[in-house]
Amino acid sequence: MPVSRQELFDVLSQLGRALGNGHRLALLEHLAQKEAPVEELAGASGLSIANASQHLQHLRRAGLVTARRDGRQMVYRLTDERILRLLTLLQEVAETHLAEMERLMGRLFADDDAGETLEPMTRVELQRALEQGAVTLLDVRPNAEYQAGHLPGALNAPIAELESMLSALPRDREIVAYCRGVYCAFSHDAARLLRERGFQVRRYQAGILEWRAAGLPLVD
Amino acid sequence: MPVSRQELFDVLSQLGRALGNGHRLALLEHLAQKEAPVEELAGASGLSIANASQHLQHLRRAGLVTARRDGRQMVYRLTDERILRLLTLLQEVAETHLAEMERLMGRLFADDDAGETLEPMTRVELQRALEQGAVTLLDVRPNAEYQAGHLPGALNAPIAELESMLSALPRDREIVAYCRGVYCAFSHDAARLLRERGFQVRRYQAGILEWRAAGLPLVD
DNA sequence: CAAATAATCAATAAATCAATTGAATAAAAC
DNA sequence: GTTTTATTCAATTGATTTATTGATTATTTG
Repeated sequence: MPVSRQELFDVLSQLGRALGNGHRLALLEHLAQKEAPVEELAGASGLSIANASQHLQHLRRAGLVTARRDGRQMVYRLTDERILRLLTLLQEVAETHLAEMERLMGRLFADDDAGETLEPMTRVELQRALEQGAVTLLDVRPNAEYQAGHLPGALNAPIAELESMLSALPRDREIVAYCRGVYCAFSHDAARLLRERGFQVRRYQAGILEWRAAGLPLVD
Repeated sequence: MPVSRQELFDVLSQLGRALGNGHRLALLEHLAQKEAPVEELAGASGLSIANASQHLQHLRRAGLVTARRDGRQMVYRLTDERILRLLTLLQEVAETHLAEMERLMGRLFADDDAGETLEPMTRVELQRALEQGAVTLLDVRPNAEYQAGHLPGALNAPIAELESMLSALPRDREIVAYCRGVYCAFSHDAARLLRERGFQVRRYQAGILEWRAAGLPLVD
């Protein structure tokens, strides 16, 4: 007896439901940076341990994450690179279409690009600039995430330590700052600070998430 | 005041929730073929008119579909091509990871590839074969969907009329049948029939959905 | 303008989902 | 072997989601 199409869609919809919760998306974005144990994920997402655990199991049932035991910790990670593409595409579609999304993005971007409206750099522009050695690339994420993998040639400049690194940065060529992805505020903070100090700076807005989703290599 | 990341994820999760229902996915897949009024969509998905309408409005709020009034009908369509990519990617991830999905797919494929296990043809294989003029391509979807756009060079052979078209088909070269996408059973039915009658036949399993998602052209 | 058609709205009840709490496991440290 | 730590499980409650029903709104037809 043939399987009804509806049965297949019902199974497929499990995946959609797994993506249908803001906390789970936050967990996934954190996992997009690097694998992590439950406690860290809970802390980063503002969830109780028990609640985070349940959300993670929900994600696991949907096949989006896998878990392995390491000592007494349970380390979760994204199942594979396609999950990244899924997240990126979801964000892309949302940004173009959801009115509310645009409103929020507007608020997010309003305060740093004010005055001098510098377009964020696209991945393609960045790749070309890097090939030509034309820019200094700054990874402004926390050091742990930098160490788990960063764009080739990037310096780590966690936002908290950026101020003390200023003297090491060039004033005669463009600086490009990036962080996790579109929703990560670090690169905005960094760009504002650097601009105030007279550096030429732009943001690679899409960040490491899009870079990986495009299948480009990272280094450790 | 900066927008919290969580606010953004909450908005984004609306999109996920919209994809988190089997009936809505069925509606989307139908819309992936061609735009359609509520009544048709309801019929095709086995939903009451009122229920279909509500699901469609859910999809509209999420920005996945748009609607326009045509006379007394309300015609829905996918917002843009990226929605297709989203659906395809969702299916891809699901097929690889959801155990239950694999089980169902197994059942679906069990009865036609039995005995002679012919691998479905990939898009790349199909493209090469078409360039060389090496195959006859059959679109086995209903004629209305064929007319809304089909692969270049494809003949329309709706499954109901396939039998009466057999004499026009070549026996000395391979036939490739395709329909909507992975979940569409027409190409299985067609392949089984043709194989029984002694034709050389394979299926382009991913179907028109993947073709469009890859940005390749259709003709009317 | 009345009747018919296509779709939406509003209200309800059943089902599912989410956060909290406290108890239960499983592994490591003592 | 008891204690500590990290996580999961189970039960509860409140919030969302879904399908159904019947009423309501637009638009066309007669």
